[in-house]
Amino acid sequence: MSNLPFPRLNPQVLADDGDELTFCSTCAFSQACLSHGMDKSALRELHVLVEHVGPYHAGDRIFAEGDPFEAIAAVRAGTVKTRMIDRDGHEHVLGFYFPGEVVGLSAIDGHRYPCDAIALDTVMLCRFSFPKISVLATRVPGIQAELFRLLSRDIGRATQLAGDWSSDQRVAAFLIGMSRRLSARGFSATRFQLTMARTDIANYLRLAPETVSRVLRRMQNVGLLVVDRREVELLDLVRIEALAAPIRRV
Amino acid sequence: MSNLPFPRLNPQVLADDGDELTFCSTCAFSQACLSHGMDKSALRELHVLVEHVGPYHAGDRIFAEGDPFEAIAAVRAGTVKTRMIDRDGHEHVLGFYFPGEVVGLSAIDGHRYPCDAIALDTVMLCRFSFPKISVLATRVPGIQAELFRLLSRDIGRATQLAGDWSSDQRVAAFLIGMSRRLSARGFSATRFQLTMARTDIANYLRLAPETVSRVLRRMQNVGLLVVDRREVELLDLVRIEALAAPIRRV
DNA sequence: CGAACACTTGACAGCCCTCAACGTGAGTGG
DNA sequence: CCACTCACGTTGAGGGCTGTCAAGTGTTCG
Repeated sequence: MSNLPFPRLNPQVLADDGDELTFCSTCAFSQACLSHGMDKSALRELHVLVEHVGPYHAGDRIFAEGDPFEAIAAVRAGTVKTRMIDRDGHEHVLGFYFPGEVVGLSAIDGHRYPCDAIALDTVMLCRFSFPKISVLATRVPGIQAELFRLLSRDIGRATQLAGDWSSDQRVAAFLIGMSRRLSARGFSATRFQLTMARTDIANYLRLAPETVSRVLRRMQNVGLLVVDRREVELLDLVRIEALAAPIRRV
Repeated sequence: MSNLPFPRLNPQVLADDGDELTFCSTCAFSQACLSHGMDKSALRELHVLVEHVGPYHAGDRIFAEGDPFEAIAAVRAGTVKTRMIDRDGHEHVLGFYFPGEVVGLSAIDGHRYPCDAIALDTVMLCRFSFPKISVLATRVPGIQAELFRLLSRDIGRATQLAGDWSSDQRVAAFLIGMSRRLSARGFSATRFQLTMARTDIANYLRLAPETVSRVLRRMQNVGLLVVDRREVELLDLVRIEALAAPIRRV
């Protein structure tokens, strides 16, 4: 069931594990709700809107390129990658999404998903019908503002990736990005698991898998980090950030 | 006056050249207004919101990186480029904006413009205060939907650029993109002016200016197009589209 | 235990960048 | 009207980075 197309999925609704007022603390919208002092009725409306779906397992397709766009989803657990397959059969990874981040926003224009979304491990989602959350956004300015912000941020991310950077810079920026996003959610900033394959990283950074291997090896040799299979420890965050700096702060 | 930072600009308000009900036909929002059967009072509100600013002249800076974000702007005439200067002094061109297109959306997240906006020729703008249009969007669903759509489209554009494509593919996709965007506004699809310098095209496509020159020359030699300085005529749209296809339709 | 897969390492080649020189058209001032 | 300047664009030669191809290693799973 869990590899049916996401929009048509007859959702496997999970037991509700958040009460109406605290809502999911990992949700991308929680900050908007709390910081804007959203009133209880608005919060309740948002809470009614959400469907908890999952679990998806590694390799499951959450939605497919070409599916009609109906919903966006906040990741509650696990990692999601979005990717396109071009007509030459090459995979282009567009992004990785960690808990608290929202996937599917690029489908608004065109009314169809422009890419596949694939679970990299066990994934739980909060699904929001886009027509419904749009209507809610007209009544709750905090929701609208958060949607605008999330969309705008994705433009910035895609733009960073588009620059012509060296392989060292790309890998460094990728590691710093993961470090910051994970630490923002309470995980360690210096030691974490790469939940994606080398090939996924390579297709995301527009490098060959061999190049990713070589760069990581080189960084380990000069003492920047230690990498063992999919486990990474960043030893010299300052120098890695310096490498990534032209990308992350252009 | 016209090279003052855009958000702080004391706008040189132009004579209003559209009546309230037809509004600017070149405006990015006109389609949203008309197709959604926006009522007259809503249209009047949008019309009151807009400030016609300009003209800016070639090289003028419309807004600067780091300026506080206050407004988005629809291009009414001319061409705008957005760009960043990295710490090594290299320019990264993020996008070109033609009449009817909206610039400034990527500044929503962060509340500051992440890039400069530069006029490439004589530019006229419709400026919309973002806080005000956000409020209006809560009352007029068509406006909200149009903003969502524009934001989402920019993600798609940035994503296309991020792929690892050959120089031929990049230049072909650039030409096809210009052709489609200009023809959608009523201009010729096969013969148009490149309003930007070779260096701008190169910095946009992440190529060296010399490479852009060589690719255009090669395309002319095989009969795909004719290029003379900044004037281009596309002779074989089908084959150019075939080159660009992996990018434009991944 | 064997097979499939992910990852690593090495050799080589190709694409594109860099550096350099030259050509050309627009604007300026005499 | 002409010479000059300068930015822009083109063309050529050479080199570096990264992709491609190939083989080898280690791990997981049936």
